[in-house]
Amino acid sequence: MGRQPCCDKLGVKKGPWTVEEDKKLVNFILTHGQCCWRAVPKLAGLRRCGKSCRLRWTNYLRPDLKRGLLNEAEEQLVIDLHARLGNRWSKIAARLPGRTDNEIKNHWNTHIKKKLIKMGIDPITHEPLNKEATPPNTLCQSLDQRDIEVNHQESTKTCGQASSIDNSSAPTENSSTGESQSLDPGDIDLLMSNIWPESYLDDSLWNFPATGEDYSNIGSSSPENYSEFSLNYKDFFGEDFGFGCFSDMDMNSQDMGGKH
DNA sequence: AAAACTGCCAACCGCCGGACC
DNA sequence: TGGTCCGGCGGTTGGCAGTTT
Repeated sequence: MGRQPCCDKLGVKKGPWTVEEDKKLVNFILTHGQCCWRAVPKLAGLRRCGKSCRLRWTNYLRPDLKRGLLNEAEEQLVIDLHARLGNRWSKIAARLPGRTDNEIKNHWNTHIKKKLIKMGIDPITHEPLNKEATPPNTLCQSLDQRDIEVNHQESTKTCGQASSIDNSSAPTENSSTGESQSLDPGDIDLLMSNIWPESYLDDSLWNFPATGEDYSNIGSSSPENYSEFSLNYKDFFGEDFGFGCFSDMDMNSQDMGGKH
């Protein structure tokens, strides 16, 4: 009988997100938390499929995202993790706080891969290119037998170092082109600086458990952060936000935790 | 100046696995 | 136990921006 499509194809919008759609989605997530993505578009008044909403949130709108290119340390960590985990981007991303699997995957395909090839290293096997290609299972076997947990700890440590080194990963010119189609570059900068305030770039905030990828509590677990985040949104979108949620949120931010 | 090319990244697609009934 | 739903994952693509010719 086949599965139902993830969304009703009729009337479902595709392509780049507009600022208005972002507003609606952010407003909804901030108000209700992350729950039942399938229902989100309908409840948030979006003509998008739930999957699209989830991706937009996790890959772009989440307040805890680091922006900008991966720095050297992060890149090295990605290479190291890729050698051990292969193309398990989500697992790799879990070791790089503030980075998404999509971002890492893109960076791998556009930068690291080429860099490794240039260095004479096979990006798949991580063996020298002039050597006989090593089959993937052999690679796994050839990895030293150190406990994977030890590796994780090392990786996490490295990651922490990366974060402390990385001051260049603050919001930069980096931005998608799609979502900002109706914005001037200056507006984009303003948006970024408001959505990702400095406090979110504070390295100390990136020390959450490496395996804990649950961002559903963003803001709600920390009323202060939540308030700050919402206030910054409010600053940017102004009174014209259209949902009047922020005033309530500011007043009731401490209640947000139980709304999931 | 304009066409062609290249790089980059946001977003989509299809599949998979876990949860639930 | 099997069917269905849903979230998540990895691969791929479309299109914009920048660079080269």
